[in-house]
Amino acid sequence: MNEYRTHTCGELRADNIGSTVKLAGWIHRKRNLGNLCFVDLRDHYGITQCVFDSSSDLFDTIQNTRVESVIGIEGVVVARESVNKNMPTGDVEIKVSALTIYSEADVLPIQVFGEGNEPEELRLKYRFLDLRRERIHNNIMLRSKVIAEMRKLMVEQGFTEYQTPILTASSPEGARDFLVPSRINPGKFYALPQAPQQFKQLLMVSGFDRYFQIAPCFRDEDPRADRSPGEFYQLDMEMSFVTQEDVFAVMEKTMGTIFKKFANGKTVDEAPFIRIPFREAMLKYGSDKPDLRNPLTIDDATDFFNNSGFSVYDEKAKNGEQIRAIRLPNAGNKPRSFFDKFDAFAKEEGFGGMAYVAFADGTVKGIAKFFNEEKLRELKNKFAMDEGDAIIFMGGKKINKFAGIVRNKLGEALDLFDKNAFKLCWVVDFPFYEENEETGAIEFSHNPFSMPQGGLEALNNKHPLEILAYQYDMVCNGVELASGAVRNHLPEIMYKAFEIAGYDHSIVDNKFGGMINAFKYGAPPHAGCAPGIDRTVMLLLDEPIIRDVILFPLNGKAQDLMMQAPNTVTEEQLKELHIAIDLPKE
RNA sequence: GGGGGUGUAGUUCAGUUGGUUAGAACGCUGCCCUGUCACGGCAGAGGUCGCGAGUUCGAGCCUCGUCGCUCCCGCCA
Repeated sequence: MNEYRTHTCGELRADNIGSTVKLAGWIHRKRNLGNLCFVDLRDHYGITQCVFDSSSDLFDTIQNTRVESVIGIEGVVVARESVNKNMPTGDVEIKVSALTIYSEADVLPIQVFGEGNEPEELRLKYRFLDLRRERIHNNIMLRSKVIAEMRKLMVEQGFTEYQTPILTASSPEGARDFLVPSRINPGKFYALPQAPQQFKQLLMVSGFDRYFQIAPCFRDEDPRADRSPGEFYQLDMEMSFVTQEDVFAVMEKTMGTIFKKFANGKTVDEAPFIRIPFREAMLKYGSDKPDLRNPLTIDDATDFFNNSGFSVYDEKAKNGEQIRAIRLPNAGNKPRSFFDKFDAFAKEEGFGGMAYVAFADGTVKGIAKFFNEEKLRELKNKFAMDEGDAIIFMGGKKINKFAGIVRNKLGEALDLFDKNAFKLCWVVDFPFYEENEETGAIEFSHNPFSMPQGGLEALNNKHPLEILAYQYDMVCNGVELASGAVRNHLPEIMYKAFEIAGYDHSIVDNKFGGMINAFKYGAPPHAGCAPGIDRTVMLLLDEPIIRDVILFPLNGKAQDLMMQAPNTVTEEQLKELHIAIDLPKE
């Protein structure tokens, strides 16, 4: 190959026996038997065993060179006396005749060999070592393959990648911006894009038709296990002269292929993925990101509790509270403690309790004793109950979300999740507006730039809370993978939409002038979507922590412990920017 | 901003109702070992028990405060 190596450490096989080779890499492990020293030499491609003999004058040197030092060796490939079937290069080893130490390693703060369950703080501080470890190294490699495949799939479907600005304007909606001071414009700030949203729409106005970008996005919000602090990447896409279904078709092809290609044995839903209207998702799954690996669904049981005999829930229903039911197939013989545990959970969460009915061994348990025979028949019919089944009831205000949590807990407790599947769906028909709980005001529920279903007519004639948006999320196994919308490209509708939310013309022009102005000069109908790349990789790898699929993530306080960012800057730098630091006392 | 968890050797952890010199494994140092592959064996170094105060004859352990980390809620598509 070159003067450093003729082969990589993952390459040599029995066919190479007899040839003289040069390898270079890190000392992964050493096994010193006194007169014989085995060295596992590791590089990006794999591990090859090298043997040093005590008769060689290299023996002392290798003995004294610490693990994770970088060395180069030369020697003859020989057959092993004892083959190691667990490694691809396990048939051979190198009988070393020359050794070069390129870089000696100090005593390590974290071991590269092994599981690596040190605190994340330490792993991030020594991320360069952490990244040498097989698991993280492979995670990053898969991420790269996923991105390469995404590019290929998008290009194949007629999309072109464009770069949009990183230094841009602060947008008043959504998350907090990261700000960058401008030296040339004292007192003014750029913002890092929360997403290339406005630029990709402007690209449509400019006639580029099909855009995509592996786009960095920046949001100054607190992280979570599945939410990377500070920055993350999206497969951002937008297309002109299309409906929602056209976007779905492209994304189903792209994401469907990605999941199938990298699913690692798990099953993947075939396109088209099922569409679930938002309201149905909230009722049936208690979430706008339903985990369809869980077969349990939630029913509305409010009507059932009308003079049912069970006065607690009859009262709740009468008082305008909602009652939800979850049918549990074949759970009728669960012990009372099983149901009591959920009852206690509901009480804990402020929902009063959870009642149940269980049919088992010809008897019926739970609150069934309050029902007469007719009501019991109605129960069986309405909720499709059979002998051996159970059903659990809960009620209260804002019950949907709670029912969703219970659905997940029940699914876990009954071990119903199909752990070997990627279940993909679209949640569609998000409401355009929602009511502010405290003030009662009408507000945009998500993106104000999406197209209301029914257009201007709907805005003029429908009750705002009845209006739906052409807005959609792609959901996989309970994770919101992507969201997108058919955009509102008509200024007239935009002004009206904002008016309903309490913004007059001048405010809209002032805040969103850039985009609205462009729409006045011929804007095509357009729509788009943006799947999160970090989350996709996380799902594919079954990694619970998003930071483990990112090379150099910030920690929970948005700090880079290795590079020491953020950090203070010099007086001169601040002066040049006309910035004074005014920290709170304490 | 709020709630939960956690902090003991370089690392992962154990540490009994408060009781003598705080332990183990991995790592590190030295010695022995020619077929190992998580090599093995012997010996050794390594600790202000996060920090501060308090209770006590006596605190790693109890109390209060404080700091760090982490997970969740808020926030965030």
